[in-house]
Amino acid sequence: MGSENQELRKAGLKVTLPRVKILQILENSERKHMSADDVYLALVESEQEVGLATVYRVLTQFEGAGMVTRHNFEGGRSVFELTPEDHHDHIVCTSCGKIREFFDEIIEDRQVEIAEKLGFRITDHSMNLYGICEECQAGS
Amino acid sequence: MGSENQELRKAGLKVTLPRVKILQILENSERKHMSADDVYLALVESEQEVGLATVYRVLTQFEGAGMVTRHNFEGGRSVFELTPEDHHDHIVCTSCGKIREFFDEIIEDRQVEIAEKLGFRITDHSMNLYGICEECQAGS
DNA sequence: CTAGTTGCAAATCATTTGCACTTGC
DNA sequence: GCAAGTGCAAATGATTTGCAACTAG
Repeated sequence: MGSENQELRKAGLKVTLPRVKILQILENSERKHMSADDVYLALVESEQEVGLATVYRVLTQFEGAGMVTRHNFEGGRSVFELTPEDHHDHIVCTSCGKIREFFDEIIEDRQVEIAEKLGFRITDHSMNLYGICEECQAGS
Repeated sequence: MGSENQELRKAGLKVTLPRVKILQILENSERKHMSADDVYLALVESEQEVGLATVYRVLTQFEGAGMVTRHNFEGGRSVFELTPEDHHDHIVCTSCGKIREFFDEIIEDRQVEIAEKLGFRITDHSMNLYGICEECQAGS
């Protein structure tokens, strides 16, 4: 259970209760993609209230440390996920909000080639598909 | 010059001064991608002040009519561009903000295949690369 | 001890909305 | 003339920040 402490130290962050708690939430939640508010609510439910401002600060620090990745999907708010070993992209259901991940070697390769051709040294990319998932197509 | 009026009527929008002005800005600006604030400032410069709220309203109406496309790049604010005939994606320089467009048939095809495989009826997608452009690599 | 961290409330930023006033047709 | 459109200011929602109180090492 102290594994979080190692991770935090490795990231050069002091081990504090809010940080440990937030890391646990991210690791144990069934939802892999959470907004700052989702994390905050999960914290409240688990009896460990932490200020929303701190949630934002900590998530931003985690992002800076590379532990967490921030996504800017359509609709304003950011969602965070533990930085995955294996890179992947997302497909978001615009009806129910479900997020599915995928990885496609061909697309990844093309992205690099394209960036090179245009003279860019690529640092990051986001590729998100938006649509209606099976259940929602059937549902409504 | 009255071509804007045609476009507006075709979109079912009453021809008003603010709408015509905003459409002209979008058509004539050398920057193809503008935030609501960029449009507002251009309006101010051209002596035709229009309320910022109206700029937002009009851009949203244009988007609804399909005349304009909204992009949510990293960093909060939305940028708009006249909906292009030919679909394309974007590569953004995180240093100077320059935006380059590109289109890749292979990627487009893969996106559709992937969405199908996952059971999604795709309605939209965004694929943005972020990096440092040649000039900025040389510059700093 | 003391620099780093947190909580809370106030501040920001982008965007939206309520409402009285104006304008296109 | 009247419904649609607009301006302005106030409301909103997400995120950030100032600052005094707290805590890890």
